[in-house]
Amino acid sequence: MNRLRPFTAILDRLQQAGLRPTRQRLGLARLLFQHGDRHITAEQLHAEAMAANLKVSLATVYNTVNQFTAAGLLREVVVDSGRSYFDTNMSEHHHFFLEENGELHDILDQNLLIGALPAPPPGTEVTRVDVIIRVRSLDVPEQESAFVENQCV
Amino acid sequence: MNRLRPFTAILDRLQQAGLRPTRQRLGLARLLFQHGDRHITAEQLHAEAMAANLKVSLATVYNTVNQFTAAGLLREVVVDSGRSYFDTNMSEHHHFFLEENGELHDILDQNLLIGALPAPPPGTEVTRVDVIIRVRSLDVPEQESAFVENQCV
DNA sequence: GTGATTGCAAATCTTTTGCACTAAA
DNA sequence: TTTAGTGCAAAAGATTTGCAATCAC
Repeated sequence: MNRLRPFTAILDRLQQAGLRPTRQRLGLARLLFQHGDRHITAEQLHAEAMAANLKVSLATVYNTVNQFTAAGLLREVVVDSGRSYFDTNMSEHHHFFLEENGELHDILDQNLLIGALPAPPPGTEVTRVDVIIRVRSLDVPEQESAFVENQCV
Repeated sequence: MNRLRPFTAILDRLQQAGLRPTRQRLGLARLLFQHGDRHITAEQLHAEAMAANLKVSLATVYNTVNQFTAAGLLREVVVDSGRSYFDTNMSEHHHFFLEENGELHDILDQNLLIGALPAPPPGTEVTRVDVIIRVRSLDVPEQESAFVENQCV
């Protein structure tokens, strides 16, 4: 029910969140939610909007992703200081971060098992657990020309 | 062996890394490593340096923490977009992030169990696994709900 | 019409960089 | 002396904000 959310559902959720379904918000929502799970920065979303002939300013893109995040439509993922990613997948999951190109990929729940969480400090409650697995390409030899073969899952 | 690293060891490690042990670097290293594990931003470190009468510019603090990180003396922890924390604890460990005040706290290894890691995407290798447990104050000033039990994800 | 939203530019904030000066080797 | 390191100010990015114009209701 989370995939390919119908357009009307987006409209409803905007209205539910008290956000007027303006041309800009609807257009950005379409870009974000129409094609499945995405990990995107505000800059990237703005570029897509321009390419799609959606007239929207960068400031409005920033405001919009922040509003969507506050409304529970998006989730901010922090992996890189100085850049924010927004994730359209609101289910509980974790990420691979490809250091070379800055890509984020979802980790399927079944593949990451956290056995036990420590108790949070007294007087606090857990709001979220983020696991980031940082990876880099094997084909970039650092020092020695260690001949590395590709591996498969 | 990692705690309270003697001053001479820092000097040695700077020299090993090809970093001249200047007044600024030695002073910053003293602030960072003399009092055990720390999680600090460049701004905070600069403020401490000023308070300790160590004359050093903010630019030099930034350069220094970056050089220390490259040299393996510090580790950068990304929890907050737009701010970098530097951790003096180089052993493998994870963090609580207190959302209200921006504090980072180490999680003892024994308290966080990761059962299984997924295989990294083909052609990549894992460089690091970061687990951030975000917590917030139980804003209800009631003294109920003393300790939360361990949970699974 | 009225209040929310947008766009633009300017402002902020963190971090990096260029360059003349200083200090370590 | 020679080269690395420092400080300052300016630059660079990412993001936010003030305010007049515009749009949704």
